[in-house]
Amino acid sequence: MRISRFFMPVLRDAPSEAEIVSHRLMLRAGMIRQSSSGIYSWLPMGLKVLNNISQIVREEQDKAGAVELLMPTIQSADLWRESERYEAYGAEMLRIKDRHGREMLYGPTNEELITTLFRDGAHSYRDVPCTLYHVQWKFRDEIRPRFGVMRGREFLMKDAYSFDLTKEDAKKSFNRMFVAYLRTFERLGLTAIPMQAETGPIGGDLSYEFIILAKTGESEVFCHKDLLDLKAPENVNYDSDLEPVMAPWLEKYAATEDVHDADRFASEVPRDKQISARGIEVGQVFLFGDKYNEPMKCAVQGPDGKLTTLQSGSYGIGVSRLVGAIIEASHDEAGIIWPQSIAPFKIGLLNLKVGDKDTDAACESLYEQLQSMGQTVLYDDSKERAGGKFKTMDLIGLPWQIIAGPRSVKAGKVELKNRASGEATELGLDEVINFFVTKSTDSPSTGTGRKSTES
RNA sequence: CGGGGCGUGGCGCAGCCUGGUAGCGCACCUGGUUUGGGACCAGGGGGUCGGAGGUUCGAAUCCUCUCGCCCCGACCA
Repeated sequence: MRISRFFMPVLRDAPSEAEIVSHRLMLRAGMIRQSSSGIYSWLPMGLKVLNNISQIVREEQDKAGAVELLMPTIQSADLWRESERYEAYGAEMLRIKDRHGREMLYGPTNEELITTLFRDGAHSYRDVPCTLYHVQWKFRDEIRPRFGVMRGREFLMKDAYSFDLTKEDAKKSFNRMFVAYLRTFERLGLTAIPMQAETGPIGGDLSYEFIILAKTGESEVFCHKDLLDLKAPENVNYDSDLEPVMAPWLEKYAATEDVHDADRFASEVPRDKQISARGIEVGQVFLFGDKYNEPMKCAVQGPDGKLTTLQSGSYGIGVSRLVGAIIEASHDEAGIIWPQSIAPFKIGLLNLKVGDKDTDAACESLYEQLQSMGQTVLYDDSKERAGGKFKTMDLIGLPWQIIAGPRSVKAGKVELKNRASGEATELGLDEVINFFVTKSTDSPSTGTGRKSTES
């Protein structure tokens, strides 16, 4: 993409409405614009990140055996009366009427809908286990939206729902999602720790929140330091027993403030390993049994011919919130530092002197070649001065910068800079191409180890 | 909803107290000089001062009502 044809309104000063760093940076980098309180337009730069995150989430859901569908944003009030949540949900639910005066609502979640769909579509024990998910916009009319996209009213969320015949099987489905989450967050470049959490109004017996640590986190969390160093499992066989895979995370103390047990924390975790910090919740897994299946009569016929109410769980990932959360966890004074896996573009190509024949030619050639190799490149072909281009590129945080000015190009070289480490080297034009040939396009690493991948 | 604050060009702000017909920085356009970490000079475009009503010869400024937004709290992915 050429900057001259892109839409990326960057701001030198952050609008006064923004308080926390991720919100300020998203506004400044031209990723979002507020439409009204807690509701945002996603500009091209922001949308690319949002889509990249969704893509990784989908891939890991699919690997874990979940099946994607898409449910509507607008739901009927009657559906919610059936589960008796219409009155219970309160003012957070945005209620609307259609032209016939029928009561509708903008879905804050989808348990009712999915339960109806599955109930009507599944009749035999042979239809389970089944885990369905979708990635869809939701609306919760928060009393006070804040922190930009981290606590908006309208938000994009992946939610999955599992259906099983027995509690034991439901636990297995739960485990699959748990492991899929470990992998998903790792691929997003995050250290997310599963922590015991309150089951809340959705109810149920087993619940973990996946938390990333950040000063701007909304809640107080407590955990064992070693949990920060665990690596997500690779090549998972989702048909196997996953309890051993999960064990490293479950055997060490980790809890949110709601369920925190100070005595246990003190006795189970050595003093120098005790972490108490602020955390941002980026995902949650729940096992709630027959809470919705019972009232909504979601049951199948078992092998014994008897009608059996199904056992369920639900599993959410806050996709739009993750954009803000990742920035909170990955930025510096100059701007955003995108993990490679979700960067809107992998490479920023800076032409320091547009109009200089040699520099233009070198940039055009690099741009064409890199793109034909499948690399995503944002080519700054604008007439802006060098200093401004550097500042903008650092702000938007693309993992790699290729800097081409008349001086270096005359010597047949350009500069390759790593945004995360700041490390920069002069390379020949073909050397730069080679570097990206050997580099996987969707590596989840933040890419500081350039030397090792270079050879 | 309780408490606090703010709405003036795209962004950041001044002007308001003490009414006199709107200003600064950045961004934008034109020309010139510059050109590797947010240059300089000159010229220019853009604002019904959130909205409605009122007071007044005259309102960004005073009064009333209203809408929006932000921060703290209760609530939440």
